[in-house]
Amino acid sequence: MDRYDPAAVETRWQAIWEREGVFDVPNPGPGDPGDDLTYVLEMLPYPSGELHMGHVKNYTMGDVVTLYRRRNGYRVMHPMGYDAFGLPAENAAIRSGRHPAESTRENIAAIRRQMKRMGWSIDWNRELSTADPTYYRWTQWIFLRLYEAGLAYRKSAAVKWCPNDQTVLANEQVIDGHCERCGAEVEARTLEQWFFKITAYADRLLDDLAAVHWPDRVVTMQRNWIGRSHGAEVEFAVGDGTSLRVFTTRPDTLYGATFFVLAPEHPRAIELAAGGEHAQAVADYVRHTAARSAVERAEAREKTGVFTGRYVTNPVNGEQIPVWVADYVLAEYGTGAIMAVPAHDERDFEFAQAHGLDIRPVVAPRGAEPSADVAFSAHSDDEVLVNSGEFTGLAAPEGARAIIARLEAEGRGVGTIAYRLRDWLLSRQRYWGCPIPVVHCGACGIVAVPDDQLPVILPDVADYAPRGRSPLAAAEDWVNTECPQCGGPALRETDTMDTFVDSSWYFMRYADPHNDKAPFSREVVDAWLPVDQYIGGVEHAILHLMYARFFTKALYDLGYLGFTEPFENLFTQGMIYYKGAKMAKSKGNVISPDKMVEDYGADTVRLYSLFLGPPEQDAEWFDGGVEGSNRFLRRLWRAAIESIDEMGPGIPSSAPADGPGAGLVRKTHATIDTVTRDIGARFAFNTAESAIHELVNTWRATPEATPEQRRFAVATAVSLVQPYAPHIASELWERMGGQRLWNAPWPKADPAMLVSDHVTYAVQVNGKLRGEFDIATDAARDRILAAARAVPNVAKHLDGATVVKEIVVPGKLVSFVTG
RNA sequence: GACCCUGUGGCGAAACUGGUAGACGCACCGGGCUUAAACCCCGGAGGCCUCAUUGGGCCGUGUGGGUUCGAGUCCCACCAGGGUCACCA
Repeated sequence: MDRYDPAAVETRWQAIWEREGVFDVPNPGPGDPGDDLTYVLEMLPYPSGELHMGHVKNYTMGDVVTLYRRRNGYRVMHPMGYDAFGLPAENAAIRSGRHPAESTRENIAAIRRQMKRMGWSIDWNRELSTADPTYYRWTQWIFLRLYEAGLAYRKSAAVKWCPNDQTVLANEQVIDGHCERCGAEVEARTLEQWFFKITAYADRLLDDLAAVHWPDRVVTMQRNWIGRSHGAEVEFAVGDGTSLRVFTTRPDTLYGATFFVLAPEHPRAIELAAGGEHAQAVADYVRHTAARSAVERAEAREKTGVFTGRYVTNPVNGEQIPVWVADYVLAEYGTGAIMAVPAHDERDFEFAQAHGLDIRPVVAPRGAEPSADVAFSAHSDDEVLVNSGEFTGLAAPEGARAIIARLEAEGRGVGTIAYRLRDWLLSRQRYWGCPIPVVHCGACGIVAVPDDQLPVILPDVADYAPRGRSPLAAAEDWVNTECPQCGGPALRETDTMDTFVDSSWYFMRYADPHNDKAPFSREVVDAWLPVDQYIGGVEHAILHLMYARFFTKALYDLGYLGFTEPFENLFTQGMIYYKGAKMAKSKGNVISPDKMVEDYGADTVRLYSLFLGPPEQDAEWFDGGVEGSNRFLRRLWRAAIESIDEMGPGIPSSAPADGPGAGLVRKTHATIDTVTRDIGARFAFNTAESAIHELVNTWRATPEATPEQRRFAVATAVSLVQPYAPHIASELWERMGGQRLWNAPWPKADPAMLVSDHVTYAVQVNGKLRGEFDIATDAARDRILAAARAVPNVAKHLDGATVVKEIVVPGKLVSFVTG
């Protein structure tokens, strides 16, 4: 008997898989109904370094699902690529002093080598890199289609600016108002920027969440991010013929509006106060707030603000209320102005108290006195309007509807919906990204680069460090071009696209990765997509997943796709912690999979990465634990070799359940059942693995079983472990006389073997466990009760007492309650 | 501040719809194999108490209540750790 040598086994099978093209899954040809197609996808890695254990867990999970589905008769697309543009790669390059193109190329090579060494069943024919011109050509092409459709536009906007790094930052690079890299406080700057009009899809992005099978918390995060609020826009007359509009979700409280507040950035804030005695105070306040960061503003203990000296008219009661400017009102939400109802809004209440403004309750619990001592914000059918003119007495929701109706009738307001979602700022003044394919022509303005001139190649520049403007601006030969429309001199756009643009459609490109006429053919993409199972980190719960959904819907509307949601099922896996911290390069606590693979083999590392705990939960990596998975594989190896010595080749699909080995045979069927449900339905990879351990333990404890029974058990264990540990499983399967385990059908449990003719009942007396007994599975209730009473310790506890209740849970327990 | 997740042996965890808490694994202890060690094999184990023994009793899933014959699981309140959003009118 030879020893288990993971390196030899894994090298051998990886060569066979590659030679036989085992992982290649071609697209369906004409006339192929494609009923058996399924698409399993893990989020693609940033090639900013090598793979870490988080990747190992993520991709192993996807591989288990892939291999499992293949053996259940599906053709599974399981591709891989690299999210190669963007800040992670660029920052890595800057750190190492290498050109991003060069360091990215090397990182990709290293990652590819690691992935192959892990034995993941990836269809390498579909491999892509988002930084490759053959890919980003189509990113640019899609950008132009969105531009033509009015879904990409340019406007002046406030962006996050790091004064130290001299660059704009992506929102996700701003942590608590500070630059993620250097820690400097982020400033707001106004720059001409490119946006995608994702807000046009707010309703669909929200409503279609009902149709996907995603974790609740991800759905909730997306809902909150979109932030749809129903309410009304209400007009308040200024008195000079103009008016100011507010958005409110509480039109029922309109009679309680005792003042009015403009955000400092509101276009009319300064103008309204101008000429009056408060003009200087307002101007000072506006200037002061502009200098404060959003964080400072939000963290201020007391709400600040100044009176403008002006009044507006409440449209329902004609009352004149003072107009204030205060920074607790956000310019970017709603209309940048609010009607303040201190009696029913916490923030307005605080402001009113700080500045001595009136607090007038107009909603109260039915039958209760209204109170002006707290902000009372409930507004269900249990609350009624008070002090509200003709609306007094109406339930709050009804009152809101009635007030909107009157405002609409009088043309002073309209029922409306507000969103928290903002348009997606996609331009970056950074080097390592996909160039935005437009030129700026003095005569024609912004002109799209024609499709036949794509891709606009990212020029090779020597100095790609951020300087406050795009490093591309320095590539003068590249920047100076001619206008495709008039032929005159023009300048190329020097901003690049946010990395999230690249990753918003990569899952479509996999279906048709070599197409050089289009990003993909609709026929092929419709055959494979939507992705049946998407797997990745919960950190992408909002941005990537929202953007990808937006792209899918936009491309659907433009006729390029036949589906509206990209990811049917989503699984978000937890992070891996090590020594109490997130395993991350920046924390210096990364465990290299390479070292683990070298010491134990890929199969062990795969197995252990999923044994760590429930896959959706964060898990602590424990060095010693990997020994256990390795030990298990060595035991499995020995068991198979021993079984081969016992009976030679042969792979039975069941064995007679008789003699001393009957329990082993039943256990084997039960294990098939458990593992099938745990992998197939529950994603409980850790417990499936435990079940296989149990089977092998039972095998070891049952030497008296027949060789055939023992072979059935061992062969089944090998077969079931294949999605986790495909190399050793393929090897042992072959040695036992099987062929090509990855093509072998997934084992089926015999339902008859899952029920035994005897069961063990537990007996409780007054809720306490007092004994147990064995009885025939089909025993009648009175026989079960009699047997339960006959258990000596049960009899002792029932002695002298009156049983007032008898409960029988079939197959489980008997419970007696005494009087 | 709001919302979400998590809390079970020394450790990672299991218990799927309320039904024998601690499967599986790590570490540990005892024994075997070995000149020795590694590997491997067999056995043990939540805590406390009790019986000569088979055995039996009490306590035990963050804390306090509740519902139930029965609660790790359901309900209420709270505590701790982590995450997300954070003045969204």
